[in-house]
Amino acid sequence: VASDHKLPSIRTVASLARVSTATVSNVLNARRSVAPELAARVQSAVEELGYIADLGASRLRSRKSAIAGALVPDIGNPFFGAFLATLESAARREGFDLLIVSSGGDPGQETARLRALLTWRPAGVIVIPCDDSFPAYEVASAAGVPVVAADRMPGDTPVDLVSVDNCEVARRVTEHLLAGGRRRILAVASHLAIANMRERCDGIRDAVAAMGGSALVEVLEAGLTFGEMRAHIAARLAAQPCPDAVFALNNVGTLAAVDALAAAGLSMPRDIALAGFDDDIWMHVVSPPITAVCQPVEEIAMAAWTRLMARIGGDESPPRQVRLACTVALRGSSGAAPGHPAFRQPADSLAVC
Amino acid sequence: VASDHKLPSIRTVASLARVSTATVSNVLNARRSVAPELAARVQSAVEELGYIADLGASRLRSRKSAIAGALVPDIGNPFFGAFLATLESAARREGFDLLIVSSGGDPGQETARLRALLTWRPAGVIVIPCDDSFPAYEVASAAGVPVVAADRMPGDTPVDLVSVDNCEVARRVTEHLLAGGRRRILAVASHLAIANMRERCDGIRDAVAAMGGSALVEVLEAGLTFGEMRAHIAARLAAQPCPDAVFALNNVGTLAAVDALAAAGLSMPRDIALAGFDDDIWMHVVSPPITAVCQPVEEIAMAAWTRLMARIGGDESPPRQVRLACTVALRGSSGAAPGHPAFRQPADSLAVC
DNA sequence: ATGAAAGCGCTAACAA
DNA sequence: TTGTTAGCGCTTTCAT
Repeated sequence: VASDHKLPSIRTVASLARVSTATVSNVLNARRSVAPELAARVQSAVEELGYIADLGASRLRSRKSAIAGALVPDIGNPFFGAFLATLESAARREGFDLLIVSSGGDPGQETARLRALLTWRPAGVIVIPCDDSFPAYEVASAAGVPVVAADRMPGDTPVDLVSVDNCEVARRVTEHLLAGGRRRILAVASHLAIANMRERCDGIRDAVAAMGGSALVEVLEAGLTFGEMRAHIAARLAAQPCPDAVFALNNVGTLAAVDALAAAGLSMPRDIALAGFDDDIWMHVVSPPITAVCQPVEEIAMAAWTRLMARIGGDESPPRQVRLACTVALRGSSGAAPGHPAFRQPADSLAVC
Repeated sequence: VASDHKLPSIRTVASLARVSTATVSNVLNARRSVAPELAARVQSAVEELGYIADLGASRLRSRKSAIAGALVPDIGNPFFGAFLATLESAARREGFDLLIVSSGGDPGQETARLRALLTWRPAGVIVIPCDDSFPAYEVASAAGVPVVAADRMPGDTPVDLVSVDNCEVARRVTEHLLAGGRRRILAVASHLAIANMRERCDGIRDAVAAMGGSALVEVLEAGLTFGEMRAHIAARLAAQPCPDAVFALNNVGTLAAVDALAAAGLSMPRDIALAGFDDDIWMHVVSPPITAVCQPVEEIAMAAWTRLMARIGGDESPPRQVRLACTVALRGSSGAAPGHPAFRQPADSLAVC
């Protein structure tokens, strides 16, 4: 854990440049004006020594942190990966580095990992909560660190939030399924403790209710991993009556559904329709291509970052909850079955919003 | 950037527990033995105040860092995402947090982002280099920070490295393609400046050479993004003579190839065979399922972490370069064309290694 | 076993 | 404009 190597400090630079440490600091941070000649001497000393400032020490003294924290359920999930990638480039543009930790979807870990984040005294944190309990919020606000939540509405916690219009978009997709003649819809959620899952289910039920009755919705809590979800879906497909449409409410569920449908020998869209959340490239290279909800993940990340920067900058206004709009890529997997009046030849990737 | 909130410091804890700051430190770090009564007082003061130690300050004084850096080309790429997820959990198990930055595949950024990492004084860094130039190595070793490279052999830099047997596995896959009667192989690389791409091409050529001549290999440098790669592949497929096998050498290329083949109206494995690097779940839910090389990404990450921990612990032995074995999931996309003597009904996901 | 005091690298206040 | 000094929160001597 120790390195005996001794890096040059600001004092090394100062003495080589024959100025005070304060002057070095002022040159490097462009804070007070410094005579060009001294500045040049400092710069060349920095080059010569390969000096790299210690931002930990800087933060300690100045009480200004150039690090932000990000807490997500799983770094390896492509949805969160895309979120983090956008967040990182946004952070870099403003001179922040990003300390990333993952909770594994476990609220206990959420607290533990947030505490670990806070030991580095980030200027703020962006959190995708595990579920409504959102224990990270208490910890961070007790520490006076600004928090912005993303993707999931954490219960009724009064926190800044950026998420999407889950209910609305799920309703639109469901209307599309109903228009194609589907009447027994299986909604595949991860866990209903996650707010966006509940909102998506609500949208499905809204569409069915608005239609006036003959359709049924069944919600399956299928778990967090691919294996769990596939097993739950497969078990349900083996039971009677078989649904005539599957709507998977997250990216893992969509993949699991495709796999389970194929394993059950059900063909889309003839035997069953499929729609899923979180568009990904593979969904339009398969045959039939998969109808999917496109969440604007880059925009979510950008909006969360912008909000966090405002809070870090001292914004004390009431928490704001933003909902961004999703689009839907209608593709072959969710078309009407042949023989249904709404049937038509599949047109690839006709985006609707 | 500033927070006016004042967190409890070790002094706050000390005075509430009526002990010295040294005792608090000793209790929290279990360093020297402390009377049980004092320890209890410290613990309850910590609880009461919600004290969270400042590891930046701790590192400053103790010169021991509990943070490690990770530098990858792209956080959003699922391959690197899986790598980082494993790395993070390995790090956490040893009490380290992970500062993650991405270079975007640009060597200039590689240097810049590594410098940013070093401002936090990590105990060590794990780097997936952009290409052979590996500028990060110079910077980090000049700073005396241990570096472990992963995934890509950076030229002849004498650095610890964990990667896979690229040449060997590419050779095996190619032999399989040749056995299926394929004779015009298109190898789709990102850039040949990346060592693992060259090694994979070498393996392909080895197999072709060993076979004795009638087969051809053509290497396409298709770029880093999905869009670029798809466009390059599509352009090549439109030209004559059309390859009868495509071997995509990374995950993005595989996706791009599937898309380009479909767009060109080529059917697998009848018109053309496809094999790709980096197995992913979608590859076996599509039809036909895609033959893929499975890199042991978790093992790569674990091995890299283990090596870094050894270096951080003071291991001064010569750099070690480890090659892990890949497996191949043989699936329908790469079977022999109907009519060829090697043709047989597709069996799904028959793993060979 | 415990406490007092020094100092890690840096910046902010104050002096010149 | 520049330098001097103090001190951020912590750990580590060194004293007791």
